[in-house]
Parts: sequence; C-alpha cells; structure tokens
Amino acid sequence: MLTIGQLAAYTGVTVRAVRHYHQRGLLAEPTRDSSGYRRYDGRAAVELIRIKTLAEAGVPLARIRELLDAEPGEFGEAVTQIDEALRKKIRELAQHRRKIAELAGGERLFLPPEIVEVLDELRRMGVTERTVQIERDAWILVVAMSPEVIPEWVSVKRAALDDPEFRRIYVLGDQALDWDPADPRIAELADAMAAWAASSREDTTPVDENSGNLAAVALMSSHIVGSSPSWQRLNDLAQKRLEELRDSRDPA
Amino acid sequence: MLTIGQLAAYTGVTVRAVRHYHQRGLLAEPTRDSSGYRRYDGRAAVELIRIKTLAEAGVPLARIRELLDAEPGEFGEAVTQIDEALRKKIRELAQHRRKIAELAGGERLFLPPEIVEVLDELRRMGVTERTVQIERDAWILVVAMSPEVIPEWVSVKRAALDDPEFRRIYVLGDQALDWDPADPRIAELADAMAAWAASSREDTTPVDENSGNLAAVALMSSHIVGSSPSWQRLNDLAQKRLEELRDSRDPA
DNA sequence: TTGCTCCTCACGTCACGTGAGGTGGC
DNA sequence: TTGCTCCTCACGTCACGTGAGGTGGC
Repeated sequence: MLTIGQLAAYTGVTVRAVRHYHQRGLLAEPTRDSSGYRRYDGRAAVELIRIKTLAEAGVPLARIRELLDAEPGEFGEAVTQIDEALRKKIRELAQHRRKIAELAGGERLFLPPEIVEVLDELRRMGVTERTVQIERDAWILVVAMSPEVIPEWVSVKRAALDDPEFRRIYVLGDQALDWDPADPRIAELADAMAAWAASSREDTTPVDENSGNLAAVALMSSHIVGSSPSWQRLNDLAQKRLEELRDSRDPA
Repeated sequence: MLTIGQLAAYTGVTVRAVRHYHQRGLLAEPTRDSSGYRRYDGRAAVELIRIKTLAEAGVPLARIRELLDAEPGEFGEAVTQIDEALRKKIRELAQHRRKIAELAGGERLFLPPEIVEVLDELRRMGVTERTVQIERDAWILVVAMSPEVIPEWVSVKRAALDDPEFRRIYVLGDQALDWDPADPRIAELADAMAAWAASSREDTTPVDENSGNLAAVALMSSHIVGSSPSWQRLNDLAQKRLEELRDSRDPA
C-alpha cells in the first residue's frame, strides 16, 4: 500500500494537493495504518490521476466530483465542453503572443486602424514623434469618451490632410513646440491657422452637432493646447484672429 | 478627461482592476476632480493597456512595473522570455487536450506503455475486464513503490505469457473469481499453479534479490489475493502444494 | 540518535470579486 | 427625485503554499 508521499510522486501532484482533495471531498479518505498514516491502493491512484487531469484542464474542483460520478453520456458531453474551453484558451494565448510582440512597437495596441493610418500619415509628413504622441493621446481620449464621433472626425482629418496649406501649418505647429512663446513666428502661424479655419468652415461638416461632440471637441483641444506654453499662445492668438475674420465677414 | 469607468471600458479591464493597479503602485494615481473622482488622460490609457497586455500574458503584477521601467534591451529580453512561457503554456494545454480525450478510455493515462501492452495481451486471451483491472491496480502499486523493478518484472511476465500452460492457468484463475471457495476445481487449479511455479523457477530470474523487491512481491500478491475469497483459497492451496513439491525434490 | 515522512491546524498568497455604506452628477 | 457612477474600507474566493508544533519509521 502507498503512503501519501508515494501516491503524490506517482501521480505528479503535491502532497498538499492530495490532502486538499480529501478536504474538498473530491478524493475519498483511505484507511489509516496503525500510526494514523493514510494508506492508498491502486484505485486511489487511478482516481487521483483522473482528478488531476480534469483540474489541470481548468475544471473547477467543485465540478470534478460530479463529473466523475456522471453517466458516460453526460461525461462525454462535459469532455467536449472542456476541450472547447481548452481550444479557446489556446487561441487566447496565441493572441497574447501577438499583442506582447507589439508591445515594444506602435499604437496598433491602443487605437483603431483608421486612426493609426492618420498618425502614420503625420509621420510621413515629417512631424516629430512627440507631436504624433500628443495627437495619439488626444484620439484615445475621444475614442474612450465618444466612440460614435470617430468615423466623422477621421474623415474630417483626412480631408484636411489632403490640403497642402493644412499640412504646411501642421508641420510648422510641430516645430513651434520648440519656439519661445514670444517668438514672432507664432503670431504669423496663428494668422495662417485662422485663415485656414475660416476658409475650410464652408466645405467641412460642422462637428458640434450635439453635446457629446462639443465635450469631445473641448477635451481634445484642451489636451493639445495644454501640451506646451507656445501652443497655448498659438491657440489664443489664432482664436482671436478667427473672431476678427468672422466679424469682418458677418458684421453683427 | 476620462472617468475610471470610461478608462476601464476603453482598455477592457474592470474598474476594480484599475483601482487594484493603483493600490499596487503599478499605475500612477491620477489627479482628482472637485468631487474626488479620478480623472485620466490618454497617457494613462496607454500605460494601462501595456499593464493589461503583460498581466494577461501571465506576468506577475510585481514584475510588471520594473519591466515597463526597464531599458529597451532589457525589456526586449523579458518579452522573449514571456513569449517562450506563453508557447510552453500552449504546448501544455495541447497536452491536456490529449489527456482529457483519453480520460474516458484506457490506462495509457496511468501506466507506462510496456505494462499497457501486457494488459492488452491479457484482454486478447479473453481475460475479463475485472481481472485486468485488478492486475492493473497491482502494477500501479508496484510502479509507485519500486519503479526500478519494473523492467525485470515486465520481462518475467512476458516470458510467462509465452507459455501456453501459464495462459491456461491465468484464464482459469480469471473464471475462478466466480467460483465458490469450496468448488473442487479450485484445488485442481491450485495444483496446476504450483506445478507451473515449481517448473518455471529454474529458468526465470529470482525476483527477491533485495528487500525492495520482497516488499513489492508481498504487496502485489496480497493485493491480488485480497480481491476475492476464492482467490484467497486458491493461493492458500497453491502455496501448500508448492511446499510439498519442494520438499519432495530437495529433502531437508 | 538523526533525518525524513507523516499528522493537523491555520494563516498566507495571488489577482482581483463582491458587498457595505455613503456621496456626486444628470 | 431616481438611477447610475464614483468613493473607501474590508471581507471573500480559488487552489493550494507554507510554516508551526508534534509524532512515527528506519
């Protein structure tokens, strides 16, 4: 007859696990010898390996007892389910392998592909990584808060990126991160931004159709503006200039 | 800015998990708004997805912080390790699938293949499943207690199974399970067993070379003998008869 | 006699889950 | 005002791991 240690070694589980299975009522307590030691026979080993096989496959201990006591038909059904769960787990792990591999690299992990493409386009324009990341973080906020506006926002952004003047302004804006807030080029750039905004107003859909949009617009711009003092100044000046342009066009 | 619920929804983790990561120092606590609510920016979302990706890959939370703070080289090395661990896990799960599939069926799960073959040979001889299982459980005890004797025992068993007389005796022994302990055929069978044992003694290696063996022999026979009253009687008679045979051959 | 195995509590671990009791935003 | 979200404790869960303190077998 086997001691608990021999049983554990044979079946490849720990002694503690065997005791645990006794406690949970999974494995019947065997008879004791004169010293109070548990003594096991071959049938206990067979049963324990069954328990181990199911437990390792991820079956909760609470379900294993009923499974082992089930009819062959019911048992076979359960085995099919367990196998399906294992296959699912394997697929998930394969997926995790892919995601881990992407960890070092890009934002495919964080954003929908159409936005990733917009960011890649910015990189092709020569925009520095710091600005791309500010833009990326802004998109993350918008996707998280108002995912429904994404298709429209992306198409507006794409249209803008088709305009050479917008591209020129964007690249300059990127470089402005290094400028002193008092740099005269900032005022110049602000004028160009305001002019572009005023002209493009006509042929792009207004984005402030609902309050969700408004909040998202406010959020995104505050995020971007908050990234640097020179951008803050740039925004203030452009805003002022845009109002002047409006007033001159539509006098109250 | 995102609330904890929006952040959780965006990254696909639970709100509780986000708080847990704060507690563990994995994710920096963000600023609070006027109501004491946590408010997150895009960078927090990026960081949380990194944490989630590593955590789902099985990296202990205690290691994730140091990993994310590590140099690119060190990080890449760790990623390689994690990927290897994931591949190992996948292999294990595939192995579990195979074992689960065998659960309903045979003893390949419980015994080394050479013993499985011996059991299959018994079945081909027409031995009933109840006896095969008694034999199987006996082998399990021996493998668990004295794995070193297995090669020799298997070869002795195989040699015996090559002898038609042994096969005849074994099949009768199987049928004896149904006999009354007083059945006259039991004495007859016991004589045949003793005769076979006496004759085979000469050309098979003695199995009692050491105490480990002796214990295993005692164990195996007591297990088998204890399986039924008719076998008990069979064994008693055969033992007595064997002694008589010995005494008549080697008189003291 | 020493070292190894066995015994029974019983607390610890890991990554959160789940109320408990209370407050803020729409 | 109601329902949903947020807040902080703090205990619960799952499958054991890990001593703590003691005894039996070789």
